[in-house]
Amino acid sequence: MKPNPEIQLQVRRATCQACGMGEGEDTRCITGYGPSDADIMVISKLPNSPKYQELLLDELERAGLDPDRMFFTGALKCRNFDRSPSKADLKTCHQYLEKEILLVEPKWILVLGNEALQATVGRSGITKYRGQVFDYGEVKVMPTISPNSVVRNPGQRTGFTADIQYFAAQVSGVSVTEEIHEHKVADTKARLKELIADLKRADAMAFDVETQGFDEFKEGAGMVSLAVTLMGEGMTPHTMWAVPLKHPGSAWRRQWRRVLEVLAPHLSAVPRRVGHNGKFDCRWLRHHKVPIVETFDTMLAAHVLDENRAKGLKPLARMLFGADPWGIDTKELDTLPIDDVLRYNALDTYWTFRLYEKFKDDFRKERRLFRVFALLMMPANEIFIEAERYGVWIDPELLATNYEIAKRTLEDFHTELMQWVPDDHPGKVNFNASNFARWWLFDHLGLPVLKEGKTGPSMAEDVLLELRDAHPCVNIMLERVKWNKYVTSFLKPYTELRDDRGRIHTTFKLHGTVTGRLSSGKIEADKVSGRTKIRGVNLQQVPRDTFIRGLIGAPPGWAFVEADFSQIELRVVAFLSRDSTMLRLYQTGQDIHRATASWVLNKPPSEVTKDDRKKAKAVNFGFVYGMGARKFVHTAFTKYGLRFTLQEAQAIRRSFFEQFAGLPAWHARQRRLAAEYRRVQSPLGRTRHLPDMASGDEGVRAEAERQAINSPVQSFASDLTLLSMVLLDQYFRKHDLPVHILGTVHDAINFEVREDALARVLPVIRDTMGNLPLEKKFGIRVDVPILAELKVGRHWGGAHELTDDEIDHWGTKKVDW
DNA sequence: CACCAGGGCGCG
DNA sequence: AAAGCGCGCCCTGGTG
Repeated sequence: MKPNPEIQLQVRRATCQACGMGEGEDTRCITGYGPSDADIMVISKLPNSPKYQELLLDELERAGLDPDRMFFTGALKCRNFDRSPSKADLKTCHQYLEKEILLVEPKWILVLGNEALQATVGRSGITKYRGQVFDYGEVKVMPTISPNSVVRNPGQRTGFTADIQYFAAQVSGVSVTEEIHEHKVADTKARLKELIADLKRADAMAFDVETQGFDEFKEGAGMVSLAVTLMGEGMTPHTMWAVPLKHPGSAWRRQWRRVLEVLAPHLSAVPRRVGHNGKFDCRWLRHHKVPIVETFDTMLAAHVLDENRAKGLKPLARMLFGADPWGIDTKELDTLPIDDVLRYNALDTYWTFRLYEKFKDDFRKERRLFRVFALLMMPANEIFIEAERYGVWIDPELLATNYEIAKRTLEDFHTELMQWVPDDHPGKVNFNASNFARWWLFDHLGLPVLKEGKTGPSMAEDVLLELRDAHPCVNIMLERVKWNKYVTSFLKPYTELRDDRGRIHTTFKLHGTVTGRLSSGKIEADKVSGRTKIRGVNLQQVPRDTFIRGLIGAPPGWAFVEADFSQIELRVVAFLSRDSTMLRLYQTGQDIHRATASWVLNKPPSEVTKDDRKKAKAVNFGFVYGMGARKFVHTAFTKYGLRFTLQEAQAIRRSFFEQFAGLPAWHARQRRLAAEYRRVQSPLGRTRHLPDMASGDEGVRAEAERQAINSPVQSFASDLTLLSMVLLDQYFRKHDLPVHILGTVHDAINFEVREDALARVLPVIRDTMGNLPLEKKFGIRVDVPILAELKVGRHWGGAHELTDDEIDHWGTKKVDW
């Protein structure tokens, strides 16, 4: 493709060295090609490579556009594959792009990829902005993802196609989406009756509520509206209903609770109840006494079917159906006309229902994934609705005490550190990794710079550890980092976010990771504004230090119980790799961490201490998942203070793989599978897509290979926790036991158990986790023993580890907990 | 003021 | 040539 000579003549500066990207005459300042009077301009990051261009042209033609009538150009004019462009480079280069736009005067611009987006309209966040049309002066701009990412990840193809088709439709002035019929509004008693009659006839329903804010516990927060899309025998397909609730313009604004009460039994009675992130809606509905249970969640289905794609309702609807945008552009629903809110609400349920139909169909071809979805994810989702509502108890006195101690400690550190700060220091005193701290440590005090990051000298823990003897302030700095983290990340939020029962709340995401693990956080996305808000805390990163973990516990009369799988990931490694040594060790009831400690430290297993075992853990996990000798030297020192030479580390690594001689073959198998299929699967069928296996960059590919090794392990181990939790929940409900599931931490489940029920509950937890019905539920036989270890205490931190005898005879003997 | 990336670190 | 994996939160400094 030859550059358009006319444009080239007016725009190109062949000597440009503004950013230094261009290396030679033929790679420097390449302007675009295509007719100078094109109506449509396509902007990519770089001048397109042939492979990239082929896919793009294919999509454009499929969408009915004529590439010969379009002008193609790059946001960056120079080609240099050895250097990735910075924001500054894009900015420097912008002048050329701007000239091209002025000369061609397109009516439409299609922007491909985040860099091009940044360069063209100055915004970043392609997943957020893709598929939306913006005004850029006189020109209409629509961004979408780069074809390059589609080449690397075929799963992105449908979404990319949808965006291009949408673009084509916009250009030609024709909408690709179907006409969606009107929703009915239940704003009179007669209409409510009609809705109830429809609910009775329906056999499936998508539901959604609009709320005032994100926190159902917030004083005075209510539901603005409720909508459903219904499907049933003899009904108009996709019958949409919207119910105005606590909105200023609502007919029911004074009786909205009463309306909900009337609707509640009928909503719950529809056989199939579908939500998109319905956990959120269910939490609100239950808070207002509508006991609805979700049977199918389209966001979770989307995630388990493809872990990499966007999971929001709008991107999914657009990608899969070419839906027109229907968002509301405001934070305050109350200030919008009620009709707009109701339409928006109704459309949410319409598209949710469409997704439900599609994913139900997809699952027919993915039976194993459907089992994971139906047997693990949906029941777990239900458990988390309650767990998030219930929260965990924080010891109020201890919290107050420790918060004070920590704050005072930090002040003391500050005072001590100030003695080495000169009066004429530049800027503000700030001991966090800031310009001041760097100046102070490395310029003023003259400590050597051992590690340099992109933004300056590193002040990370490992660096400071090496500098310990160089200056007395270093030890204080190290301690300060820890205590500062305690205050800002834990003590402060715990204090501020307790509810009136002294409990803190979290959000669990079943769609938060690529492996199927859960993520936990304080975040609750506000779907209207798109922003995230504080609702609670992350309960998967509570420091193990009893100073913090000892604050979390059970209120009087209850006990905190933690059940965690013993060495679960290594057991899964044994199962998947078939390494005979690992299998034998576990089958004969031995402990691999202890075994490793024994031969690394060269002492008999009986003399291995707890600390030795902890070190061995790092060895095992590291090497199993592909760590090299160099990194081993580093972690052994920074985490455990052990000094190894590179030669020693290489020897340990070699002998590790001699000890577990089955592992290299397993690694090779995972690499081969990943290379061939560009994805790997867990024993339950969870899929991890690894598009980077196609990368030309060896480092990128090697990373994908390590992920291919780790993912099935992490995924399966995590599903074992999920299965345990689901089975235990069923048991507790069936026998009406006073137990609250508080949440999971990857390989552990936390419970709050009423003290008088411990004797009954403890053995059930141990036995359920130790005898999972994997063959019955999933058709797989696991020949490695899986077992759980139980702890009980007033608090999480420092809880008492239970022996089998104590579990079996709880209450008959005195146990100190 | 909002947003973003990077650094650093809490957990498994 | 070398490269553990998976998360979320807080802070800083730069940018618009």
